[in-house]
Amino acid sequence: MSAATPAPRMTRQRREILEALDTRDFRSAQAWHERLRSEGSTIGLATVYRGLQSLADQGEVDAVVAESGETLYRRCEAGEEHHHHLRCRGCGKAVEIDVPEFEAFAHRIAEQHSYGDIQHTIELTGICPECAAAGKD
Amino acid sequence: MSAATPAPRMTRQRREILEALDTRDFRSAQAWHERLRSEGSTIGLATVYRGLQSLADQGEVDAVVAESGETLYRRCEAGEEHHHHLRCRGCGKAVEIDVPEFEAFAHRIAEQHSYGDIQHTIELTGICPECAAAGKD
DNA sequence: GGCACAGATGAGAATGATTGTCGAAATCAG
DNA sequence: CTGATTTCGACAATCATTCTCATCTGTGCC
Repeated sequence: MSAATPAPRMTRQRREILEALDTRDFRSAQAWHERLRSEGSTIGLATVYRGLQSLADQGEVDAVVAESGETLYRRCEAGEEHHHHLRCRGCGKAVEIDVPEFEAFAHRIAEQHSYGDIQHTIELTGICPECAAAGKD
Repeated sequence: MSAATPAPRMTRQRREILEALDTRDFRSAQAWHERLRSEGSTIGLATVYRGLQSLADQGEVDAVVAESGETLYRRCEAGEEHHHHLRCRGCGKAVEIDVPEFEAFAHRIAEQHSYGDIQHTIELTGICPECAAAGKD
């Protein structure tokens, strides 16, 4: 019974959002909205929010919640490898890291506790060589 | 030359917050406030927010941002073995998990990049059996 | 192509969490 | 105890996000 997802209409606005999502950055809905506006679109903020959410539901974009509480969106490269960052607490510089073992580990733990729909976040921070040299600790 | 952190005063309110934080649950500032009020305290909401934040800064409590954007707090057991949680996105129930391999992994990565004073956070979330049964997904 | 209608849009109001303000009350040093 | 500061509590303000509602527009149908 019941339709899975009513498939949203392809409107001008929805197309614009998809086009704007070409950079690989995580940005807030407001930031994407600003970008669209600065490129001449007349799209409304609420529409950007609605669009990003429905795209996230469809798995077209990834959404993460920042520490500030804002939700950041980024186009989801299908088949892209999941990775994390090692960020410097002094200067903010981030290095990408892979944690391949962890992906499997997360699912194993989840199964042990019968939890479903697992998601994980790994935050690795430290002091980079430059900041350490500058005494920033 | 300047004190590092002005060490907050131990007021009745601050003590009440610490006392309320006896359960190991992750709860929102508002939820802790409600609990304090229901136990007879006259503490204000802003005070609870300020108290929890300063406790988080001191490392006395852990703070995580839920998907809704709310910040959840839980007392951090001092001297407790470092561990992480598998938290339910439906009801907030958390299960402690060990990720022994990860501790070593974090240090290995840090060394590769010459980063020092490493800290890490692992957030594992899913839907617990009860919530899954209740259709909360 | 033209028509009807459900779904989408945009402007602005509403919501909800969190933070700022400020006079009053409480803490800590002396 | 007394005074200098910090913290409190009530409430206003802020910020991201969601809702409302009148209007517009894909889409299926003729």
